Amino acid sequence: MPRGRPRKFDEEVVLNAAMMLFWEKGLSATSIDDLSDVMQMNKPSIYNAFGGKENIYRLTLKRFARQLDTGLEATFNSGLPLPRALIAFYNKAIDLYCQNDPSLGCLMICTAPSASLDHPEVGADLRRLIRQLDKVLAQHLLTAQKKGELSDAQDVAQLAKLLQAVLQSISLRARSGESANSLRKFAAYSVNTLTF
Amino acid sequence: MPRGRPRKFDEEVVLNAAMMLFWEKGLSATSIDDLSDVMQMNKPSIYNAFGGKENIYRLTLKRFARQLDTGLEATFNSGLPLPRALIAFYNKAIDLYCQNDPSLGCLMICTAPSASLDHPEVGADLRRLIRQLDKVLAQHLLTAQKKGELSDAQDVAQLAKLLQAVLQSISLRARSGESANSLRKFAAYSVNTLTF
DNA sequence: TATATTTTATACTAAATACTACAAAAAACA
DNA sequence: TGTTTTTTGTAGTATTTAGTATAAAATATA
Repeated sequence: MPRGRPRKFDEEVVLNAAMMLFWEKGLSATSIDDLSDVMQMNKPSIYNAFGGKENIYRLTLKRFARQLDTGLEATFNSGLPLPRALIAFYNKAIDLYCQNDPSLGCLMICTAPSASLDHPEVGADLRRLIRQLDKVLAQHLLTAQKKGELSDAQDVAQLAKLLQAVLQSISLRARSGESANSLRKFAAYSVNTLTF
Repeated sequence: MPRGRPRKFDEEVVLNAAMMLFWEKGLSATSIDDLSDVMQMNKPSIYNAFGGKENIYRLTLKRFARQLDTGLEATFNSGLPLPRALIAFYNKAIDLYCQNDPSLGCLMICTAPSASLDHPEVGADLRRLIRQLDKVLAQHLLTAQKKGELSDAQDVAQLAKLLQAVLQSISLRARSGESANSLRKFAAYSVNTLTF
């Protein structure tokens, strides 16, 4: 047990509540008072535990990205052939993007860009996460090539970007109200068109 | 000449100034006072001429979309074969997305999603503009099919979505700091991969 | 010239916002 | 038991923000 008065809050719970709020309203439109409400913490406690709202936002970004990344690794380690794995990954993303009503899309893609210039650290997070997904996807495509599941003529780095473009578009379309069903069709079409 | 005191401002000029501000900071982080500064209008004049800031934002969205749409029509009416026309369109978009320093990407794709739930009318604009681009692209693809420039086996509606996904991703990547050169390569790769 | 109309400009209000000072509470430790 | 440490909770402050009341300015028209 640490020394002082014990914390009343569960970090998992309150950061999740903060994430939901940022996910819906973005960084700028969310106030510390809003956060104080949904996190059930008074403001000094929030500042003491997590710093200002930009920092809380970045923590939720990290959590969100980890969630997606975990899903990606799981599907690619499942032993499915490349097209199946990709479709499974997109469908998992679609479930996440459309789990709320109305659909919120991807926290990062739908809310970080508008904050990225006022908050350079957020911009750096955005850049970093996009690059990381490019890299991970390219790595998996390379593995698929070695297994003979993908033509050796394919430029894996560019194809990875195209696959991420599909994911980003699914996110934007989910946020704009397109149905999960329509998005699943688009994902399946894209995978069929792009993997050969 | 109308009846009352003449307006001091040029609608083109002030809406352009407002657009630049929204483009950089998004809807929520831009205040009426910020707008008053860059538009060189006092607040009562702004409210009188354009209404509140959501309305000004929507006006600038419309202007931005028209700009892109004009570029799209121009390239597709140029008589270029489909792949060339697409590359020309993407390059025009990249020039627009990267014309500022730092690059701002697309006003709609980078700033509207985060505002779309707090401002349902903005959400409706976003949905409408995405659907419209889907439609226009599909229409041009259909024309290309009739000219024998695109395989009849292609699903033009889905391919149009994929082409828009590339455009959206270019916008997001521009905003996140990716270079215009890198984006042009990605655009060319995507067109070569998708049109056959 | 006098009146009607519209825009401009100043100044204001009420609310929201980010952030903090301060003291009480709740634990460990000497 | 008393001291130290950390968090909590209340109550603030100074600033920003959206929106408006009011009057003066600048035009057309009667």
